[in-house]
Amino acid sequence: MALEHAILVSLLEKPGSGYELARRFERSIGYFWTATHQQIYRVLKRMEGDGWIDVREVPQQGRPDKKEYSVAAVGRAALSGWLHEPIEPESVRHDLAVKIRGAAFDDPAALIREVERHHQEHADRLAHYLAGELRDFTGPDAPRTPDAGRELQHAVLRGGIAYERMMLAWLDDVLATLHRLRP
Amino acid sequence: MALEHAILVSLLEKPGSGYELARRFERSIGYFWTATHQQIYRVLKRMEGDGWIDVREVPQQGRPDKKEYSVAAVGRAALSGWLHEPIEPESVRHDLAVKIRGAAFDDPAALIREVERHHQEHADRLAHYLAGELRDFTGPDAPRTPDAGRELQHAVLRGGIAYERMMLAWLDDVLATLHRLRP
DNA sequence: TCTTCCTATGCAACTCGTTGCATATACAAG
DNA sequence: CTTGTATATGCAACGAGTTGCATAGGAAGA
Repeated sequence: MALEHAILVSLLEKPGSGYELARRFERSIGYFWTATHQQIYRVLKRMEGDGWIDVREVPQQGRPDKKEYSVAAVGRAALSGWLHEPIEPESVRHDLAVKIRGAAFDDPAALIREVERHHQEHADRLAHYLAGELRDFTGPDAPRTPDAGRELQHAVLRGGIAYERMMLAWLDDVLATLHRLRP
Repeated sequence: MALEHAILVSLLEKPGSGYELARRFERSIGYFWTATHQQIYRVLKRMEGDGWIDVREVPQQGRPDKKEYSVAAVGRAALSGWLHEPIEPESVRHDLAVKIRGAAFDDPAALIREVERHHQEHADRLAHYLAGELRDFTGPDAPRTPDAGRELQHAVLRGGIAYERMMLAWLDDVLATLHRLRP
């Protein structure tokens, strides 16, 4: 399982509270790893117990206090160990593909609206990624200093962009196929 | 959850035993939905209990008897209901992306071998998909009769092919980035 | 004959992920 | 002054997925 490792990477990039982590998982990290706040809090507890991360109570004004987590030496070592372990390429789970093959035993035309919905969702994600790329990497306000961390973040983001573009092209293909199958 | 629906689709395409389903999940269906035989047997039990599928004991020669499952009317209705429900676009989980961003806090060069391994794996999958496409859809021995089911299966397979091609291009991009970051 | 592999089915324990709910502070809008 | 929204943390129950193990018949080869 890699949630704990995703949290370690995120905390190394910038220390933060469980709440802040949950928001990062809705944004940048969520591009390739999803997690809810309940999951994050639970894992943070365990990681703290294992000495992977340190906590610091931070009083705040105008909002509740927070617990700011940062990576301890043990956690850094654990991440390093995991980074050097080989991992298997991810297993895929595409509900939509199941539906498309299932449509052969139902009304294929009824699936068109659903596929169009997914198309819209992926178009939105692509726009969001491209805006982030412009803001953080390729735009005029993006930092110009060479930085391995930023380079790697950009490479991951390019992966997200490539994925969304591929999905949009494929969904167009699926839509054309569904229209062709209409009476 | 869609495992039960994936099983229904597979059984509609062709009835079979739990063992046969497990093998299909290693092959064609596994392109977009993975499941182990333990999981499949467990779900088949529940589906049988719910009246979604029928069982037939089939004695075999030279090998143990098997239970052949086929979709019952209730199961067909359940699938139809699910097909008409909207589903959310899948949530992604890319261990490799976590590793790439984590490499900023470790040795980026150490990741090159791992990325190359993944590249090889995806190249193998692509070759496998392309061979299947040639055999079942575009080759000279493929059936020529128009069939909605086959059309949709082909569309899903084209999605797998597009995915693997996208991954290969992105992994090339990542490799170039990692080489650029070397001392 | 012994081992290994393939077919075929299944249990039990455990971990992980999801869903629903609960609590508390603070600010802004009505 | 109540309602809604955002911050901030958390529990409990359930459902899904993974891992390890167990059983059993038959075929193929050393």
